[in-house]
Amino acid sequence: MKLYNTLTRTVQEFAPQDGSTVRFYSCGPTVYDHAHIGNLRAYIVADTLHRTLQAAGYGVRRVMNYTDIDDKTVKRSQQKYPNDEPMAALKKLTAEYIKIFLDDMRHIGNRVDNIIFMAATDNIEPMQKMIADLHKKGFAYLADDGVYFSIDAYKKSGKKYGQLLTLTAENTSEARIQNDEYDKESAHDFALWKAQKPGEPTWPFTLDGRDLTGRPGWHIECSAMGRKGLGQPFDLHTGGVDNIFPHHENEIAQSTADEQDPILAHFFAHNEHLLVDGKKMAKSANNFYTLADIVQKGYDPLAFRLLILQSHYRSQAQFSLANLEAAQNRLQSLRAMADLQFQVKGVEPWLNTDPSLSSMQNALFEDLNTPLALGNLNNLVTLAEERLISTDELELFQKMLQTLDQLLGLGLADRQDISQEQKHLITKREQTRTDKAWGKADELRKQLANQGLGIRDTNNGPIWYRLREK
RNA sequence: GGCGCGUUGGCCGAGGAGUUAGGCACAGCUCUGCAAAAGCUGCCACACCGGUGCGAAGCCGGUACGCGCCUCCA
Repeated sequence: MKLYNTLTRTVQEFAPQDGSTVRFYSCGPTVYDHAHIGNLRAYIVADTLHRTLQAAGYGVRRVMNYTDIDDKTVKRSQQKYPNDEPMAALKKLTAEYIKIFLDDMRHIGNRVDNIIFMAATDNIEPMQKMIADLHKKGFAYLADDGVYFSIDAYKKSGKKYGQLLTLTAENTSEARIQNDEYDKESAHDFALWKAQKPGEPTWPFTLDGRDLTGRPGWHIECSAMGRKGLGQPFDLHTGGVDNIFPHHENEIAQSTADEQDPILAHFFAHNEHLLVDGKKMAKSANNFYTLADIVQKGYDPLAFRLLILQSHYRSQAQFSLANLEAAQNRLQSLRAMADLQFQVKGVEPWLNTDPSLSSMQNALFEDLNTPLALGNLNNLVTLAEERLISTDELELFQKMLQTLDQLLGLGLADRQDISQEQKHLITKREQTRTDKAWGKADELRKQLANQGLGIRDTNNGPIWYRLREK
């Protein structure tokens, strides 16, 4: 398949190094609060990429991290559980939000059973080992408040700092960056390890005979977990565009300082932001929605998934309730198609000649073109609604729904049939129509509507569909 | 200030030198006792100014506006 690579700024043919299994690291959540739906976009993109790689015939080994120790988790745990020991408070807080995160993931159709989750706090030791190694080789130095990575030393070793973006004198000018609060040698050096501060959870750490009890810096977490979970270099690293700098750039530097080839991952893929009123959704800007917010407004989490899939992952996407409404309506129509599996009424088979599925796959293989894939899917929807499904092709249809779900995760294969009672009402209505007892027929239609079912009368008999709740 | 991306119809959103994207909304029509979230039809757009092409919305250059990164951030 083809995929845009931030390292080369071009769309390239992607294949795993060993030809069979993709080693894939996708940046995960900082578990200090509910994720907002902008965050969720990144996870939907990673999940869809995972599905597409599988459809391309590859095995996928994907690691996702939980950042469960950093400034925000520490701060929030202190606020929320002031009477607990710092470590206990941290664990309590992060366990809570990991659970919420996993629930969100499932609700928006992301698979979690195929991800290897790694928590930073479970991997302190490999981080410390990396830091010690970097220090030993002269890429890290000790300061009063912790251990820092020396970008200068990295550059002097002949490696490039700035693989993912163009760094110039102007945008790296030290005058532009206020770092008075840190004891580092150079403005762009970053913390590998932060020495203990009062009230913070800590892990013992000794380096060069000095007691450095404290906690890891953010960037080293991903470097250590990627190396441990996947080996290095691995195939693919993903995240939001805001991770390009400094996070991923710093990961590359740390992870490759003592390597022959400065390659952390062969591909970096980054998704663009979800915008609200034309601006990036962000906690700090207070312009965000959570999944709970939109569910509370009556929208289906899978409508949100569809909204995300309707735009290309490298384009900024516009979020609004009006757009979510449109996605919800489109989802209803896809579901109406899926529900045809319970209403075998077609006369002429047509499904085996429909090219929608393969054109969809091809769209996904072209740099994950989900909007085009959905466009191609529409052909299938129109044909199905028009010609219905016949007995001979029911099995094929169901198999196709499963394939669709494997690709897009919209839950079209998991639909439930209506009850026997409801089927009976529909049959009864047909009888009254035959008898031309229109008043009674309309009454039955109303009764079905109260149960959430609409009926359209076709030449092949009545077709039910689920009405939108609300 | 530097680096990068974008500007497509009422809204969302692909494509990308000559041929319908698709969806949502809206309007008309069709089958129909009624109805339909069913079908058909209409709405046929690509910021602006130059340039290169037989031909440009698509390529090149510039202008305007917008967004992002340079600080934690998906």
